[in-house]
Amino acid sequence: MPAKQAHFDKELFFQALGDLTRLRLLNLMGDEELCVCTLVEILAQPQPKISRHLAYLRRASIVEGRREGKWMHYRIAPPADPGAAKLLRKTLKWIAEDRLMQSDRARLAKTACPPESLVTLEAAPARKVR
Amino acid sequence: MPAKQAHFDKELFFQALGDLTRLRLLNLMGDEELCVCTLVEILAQPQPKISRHLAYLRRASIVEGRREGKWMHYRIAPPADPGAAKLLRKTLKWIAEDRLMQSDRARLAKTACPPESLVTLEAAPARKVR
DNA sequence: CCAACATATTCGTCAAGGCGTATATATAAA
DNA sequence: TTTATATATACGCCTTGACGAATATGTTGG
Repeated sequence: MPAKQAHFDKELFFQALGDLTRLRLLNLMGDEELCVCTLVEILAQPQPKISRHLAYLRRASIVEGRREGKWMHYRIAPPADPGAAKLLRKTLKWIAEDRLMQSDRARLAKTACPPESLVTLEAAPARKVR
Repeated sequence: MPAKQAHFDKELFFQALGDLTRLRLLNLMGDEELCVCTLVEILAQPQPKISRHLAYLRRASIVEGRREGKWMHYRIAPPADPGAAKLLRKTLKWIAEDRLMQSDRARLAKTACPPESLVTLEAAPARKVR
């Protein structure tokens, strides 16, 4: 029989989703890797607060970070457990219907990426085009 | 335009799922309405603890109770929000893969329902046959 | 090395919530 | 009405976690 697979902590998983700020962060990171400074700007919340929630999501293995110079980029990390991965995808689709989530995304689309990417290229962290 | 639909509290929803005891209760109630005394017996945990978790799930509108004489029967209440209802179904399917959840179900199948339903009919609350 | 910037962590405070224990409430039976 | 049974709630204790504020860490450029 296959090796006993590592137990996936479902409590931790759902607890991680049980906070509005974290849901907003996940919603923003749904499509693309994002820099902390971008998340701080879009959500208009104190940087330590954002970093703390990102740390929480990291502990729950829902996001992963990547350092690029001074900047940290975070992206969603599909859980090893297939059921959890599927549920996370469904969750992201679900919350994307929310008014607040949509306005967050709209603000993200307007900020930094399309128009000013050239202007602020040396000063701001790059964002991949979709 | 349609009336602004009542805001579904996603934080509360996920927080309700962020506890192992509550997940076990939902797993057991997945198919059938169950009596509190059955849940207490299957999970082998103090009755006040079970009642408190059921109250939490009730506050989160995930279960609903029905009194029948001395006994309270609880069942899963599909959330009004369609996305939440779908996600809850997926969650139940997911957790059903878990070892612990399966053994809970196995114990439920062996207890009360099939063999002793006649013997304990006057003393124990009835359970619908699937 | 030092200054500036981006991010992470720590600290103190507070509220939410989990637990065991005890008790209250509700219903039925005697 | 008293008693027993089923369930719910209250209480005290403790842990987790959310927050703002301050500070620490890491990286780059001068």
